[in-house]
Amino acid sequence: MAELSERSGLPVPTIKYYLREGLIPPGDAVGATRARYGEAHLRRLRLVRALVDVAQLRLDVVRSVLDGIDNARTRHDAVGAAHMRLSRTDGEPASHESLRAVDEMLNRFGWTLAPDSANRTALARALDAIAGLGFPVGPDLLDAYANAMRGAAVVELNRVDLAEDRETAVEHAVIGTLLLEPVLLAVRRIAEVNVSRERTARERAAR
Amino acid sequence: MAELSERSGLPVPTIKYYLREGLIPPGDAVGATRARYGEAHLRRLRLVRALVDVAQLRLDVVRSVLDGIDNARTRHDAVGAAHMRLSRTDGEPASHESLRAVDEMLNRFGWTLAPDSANRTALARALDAIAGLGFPVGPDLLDAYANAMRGAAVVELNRVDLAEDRETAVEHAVIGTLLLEPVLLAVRRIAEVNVSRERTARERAAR
DNA sequence: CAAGATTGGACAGCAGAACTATCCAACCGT
DNA sequence: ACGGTTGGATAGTTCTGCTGTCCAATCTTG
Repeated sequence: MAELSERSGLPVPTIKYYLREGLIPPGDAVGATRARYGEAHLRRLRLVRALVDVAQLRLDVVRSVLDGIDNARTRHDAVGAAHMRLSRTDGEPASHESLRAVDEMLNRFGWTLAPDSANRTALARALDAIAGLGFPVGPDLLDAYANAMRGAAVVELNRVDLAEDRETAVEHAVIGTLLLEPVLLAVRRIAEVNVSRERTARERAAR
Repeated sequence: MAELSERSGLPVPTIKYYLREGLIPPGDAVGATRARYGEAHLRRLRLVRALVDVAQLRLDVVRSVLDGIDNARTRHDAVGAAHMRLSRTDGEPASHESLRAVDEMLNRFGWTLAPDSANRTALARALDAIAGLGFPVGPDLLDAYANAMRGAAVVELNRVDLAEDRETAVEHAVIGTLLLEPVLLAVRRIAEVNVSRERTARERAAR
């Protein structure tokens, strides 16, 4: 365990805590006071830290997602499970208007979702919140996002397809889903600043 | 204040707490035990809740962002300030390789950033974390994201340009930056599921 | 084989975040 | 005059995510 702590950079008590919380599987017991941890444990530990630090997930969500990895049969399964586990189901339901706006967007793109999909509700609720501030999101922006994300998804999936064993493939799918989100957001912010600057410059020139 | 609580749906003690924390400005004092709250207060309160609930910001970050709104002279300022205040500057620095990958992407797109930009570091660190899991992000994916986000940013900015007074314009810029993030992520997840399904179907047909 | 370090397991403690509850004196409308 | 707010202060609560301490069983090393 000292080695695990060393290699992961985490203090021993924290690793014990993660074991208790079921975030990492117990080591192979070798006698009553000793267990053996392997490469897989280290990998898991790093994944936990990445999900917490980079994807900003809470520990209970991390556990839930990892359970999903362990039980999923296919990539597709794993991603579906991860999505399901990510969105909080509490709080007020989404408005009919927003749900309709989402469904119409899905239609325009020929996409489908389970009617109880967590993503459908989450999106509708986000739209509600913004509309509640007097700044509604129209179909044009929704379509722009959908177009943009369709393009990105194609490139994303190209790299996942070279899958190895089942567990690695599933893990990669989850990494791709969750850990690329902060990457995308950072790129978005950078793009926003630059497009905004270009536009301001153009306006100034025209004036 | 009872009215403010009523209209915002928040309990009175919570509003008192937000006042204490400086998240909303104090009401116009009318005598020693009474103050008047107006439409602006209600608006602020709703904005705070949206930033907490939808954008998942912590209260200290919300305060920081709101301070930015109040002090910003222009839209551009406000967005810059918001970005700066969003990313945690603690933790390990980004690796040189990742920083270089970011800079090269910026080059390919003709974009520029202050070298100490919070976004630049945040992006590089996210790339480091993913690479640490043995699943590095190549320039192709980075470019795909940048392309996608450039397209989206153009549409986003179209709607902000019809600015009213300074305060509203700045507020809208911050809403656009922060509250549209969950919208984008939800669309991304939906797109991912659908593109993945399409691809699986095509593969199955080819087989 | 004795001495000292390490491990797993149980449990208590702690710091930060976001509320929530209680008091109290000043005050307002009736 | 008086019951019901209000602002202000202060203390308490719940939830997370760790840390710290203790202990007996065991492993290692001399």
